[in-house]
Amino acid sequence: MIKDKILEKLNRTLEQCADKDIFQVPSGFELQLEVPRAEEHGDFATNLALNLAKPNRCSPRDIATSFVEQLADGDGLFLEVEIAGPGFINLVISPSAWYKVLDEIARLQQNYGRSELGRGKYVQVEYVSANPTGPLHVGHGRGAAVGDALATILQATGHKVEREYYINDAGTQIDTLGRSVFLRYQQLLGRQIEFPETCYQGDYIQVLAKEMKEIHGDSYLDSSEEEALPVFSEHAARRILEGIRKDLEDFGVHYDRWFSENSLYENGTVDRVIETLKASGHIYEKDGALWFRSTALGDEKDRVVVRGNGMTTYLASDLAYHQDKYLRGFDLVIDLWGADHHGYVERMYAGVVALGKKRENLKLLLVQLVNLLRKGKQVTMSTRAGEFVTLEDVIDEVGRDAARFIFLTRRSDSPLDFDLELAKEKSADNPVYYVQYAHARISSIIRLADERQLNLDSPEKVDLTRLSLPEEMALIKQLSLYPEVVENSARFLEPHRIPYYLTQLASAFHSYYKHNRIIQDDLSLARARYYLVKAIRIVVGNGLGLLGVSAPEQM
RNA sequence: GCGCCUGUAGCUCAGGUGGAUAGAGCAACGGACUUCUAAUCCGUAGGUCGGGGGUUCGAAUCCCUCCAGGCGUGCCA
Repeated sequence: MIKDKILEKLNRTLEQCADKDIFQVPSGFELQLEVPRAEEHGDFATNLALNLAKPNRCSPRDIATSFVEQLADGDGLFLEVEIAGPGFINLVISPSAWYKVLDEIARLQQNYGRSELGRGKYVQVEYVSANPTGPLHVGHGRGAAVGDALATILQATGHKVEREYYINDAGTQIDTLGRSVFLRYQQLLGRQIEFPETCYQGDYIQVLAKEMKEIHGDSYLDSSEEEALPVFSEHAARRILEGIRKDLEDFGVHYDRWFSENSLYENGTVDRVIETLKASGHIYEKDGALWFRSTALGDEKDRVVVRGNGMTTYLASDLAYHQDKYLRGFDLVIDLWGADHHGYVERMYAGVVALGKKRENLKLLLVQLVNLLRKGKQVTMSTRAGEFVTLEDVIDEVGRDAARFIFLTRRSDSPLDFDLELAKEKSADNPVYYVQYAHARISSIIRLADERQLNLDSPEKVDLTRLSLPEEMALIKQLSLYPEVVENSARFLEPHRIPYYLTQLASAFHSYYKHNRIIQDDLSLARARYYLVKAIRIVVGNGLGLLGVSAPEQM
């Protein structure tokens, strides 16, 4: 990478300056190198002189001048070195160095953009984890897209990643589910029963009740809840979970492991973790309940883990669950939660610390709400009344690629407007097609070149100096940025940087394409442009791959 | 009340953890296909980065404060 090369040179020069006592470099000083916004400020700029001025008590420009004098550029990487403004050192990189970016892309292909950033790090990403009490809705879709992309990005940067879905198959919501189906079942068999508001209202409950009727006839009609509930709950949860798995499959989201909350109770993990925390003084008894002393670890109040009636709370199994995660050896555990859980965040961090891990070993990401729109108008959704647009509906209507891409265009902690009509539109308004179209167009060029047997694809004959237009240099520079975008996306756990980058790259390509012909009589020029355009296709394809969006060859 | 998040162009949002003159897309207006896909391109316009103070060579970015909005604040899940 060009940036690494520059950094190496600059750092060496810095050491030299310090050795020769030209100026002082404080220990731990970190050199900053950035791509300036304004073109006239060069390809790269460093503010090192500005930062070193104070400790040396002299002007930034003096530092910059002596630094530049020491800067040796044996292999001609720099075309120009300039001191500007208050003391920035601006660097212009020679075209020959830029051309090597294209060679690198051609050599690495699908591996261009992959890195070793996370080598040796074992990361778990847990996402969606919706309760098996109803079908997935749009909000879950966002969590699925973000979690899946994040996991892929982490893999691409060398992390070892496991994807997991936590099934909340214990607790009162499962009883409620069973009761809901049981009541509908009884109604179906002619009983006049009032259906309480606290039960699940959706049509899918009716469907499940019908299934129970088909399987068991009326044999549970006169059963007590005690007798019926386990059977009804088990069937309902299993069927709903099957649906969830199928929806996620259809969305292109796969898991390495489906983890049952219930198993934590069955194998005694929950009890064990409570005992452990009691022994370490993190859990105490008060008013007949067991409390987790989370205030000692930054939470605003202590939290109950076992209620006075002996029932455990959600937190109890979550503590057990996270202990289990760390026992499996993860260095970093990432949980994606719906934004409505945000009051829960601090106690979870506290829990992880109480379990003997560091706060940094856990990263809780909140995925904000999805505002579903149709032609700019809000689509009403009410969970209570059981009216919501399911993920399945959305995928059926707008397609997998559009849905995934749109879910990933915003940072996940800000609310997202999702317009169904816009998502279907095949125009520039719709960033998915805009990016995919760039890939398809290049593919089309490649097809045409093949058909005409122009033999443009012969790297050994390529004369890259033919790429001399400003747009061409700009495209190459943009391509060179891609690995860094992926790295930052992984470092900050922000997948939205990828779609943003891809949209910009696609934009630059479309403009270039419109104004310049790739295939043409000047074969030497054609070969060079073909080489460039192929590199663009690789990067677009790789980027879309990270998002789980297809890269079509034709549209 | 307390806690967390958000506030950038008419709308939806970027802004690479402090850099130089603030960035896209949409909407608006005006243009461009007999040549590799018009699902495209080109141009015009649009701003007190919520207000105020501070930190420093330098702030949309960090700190304080105020204003506005959202969410949370169960022995619920």
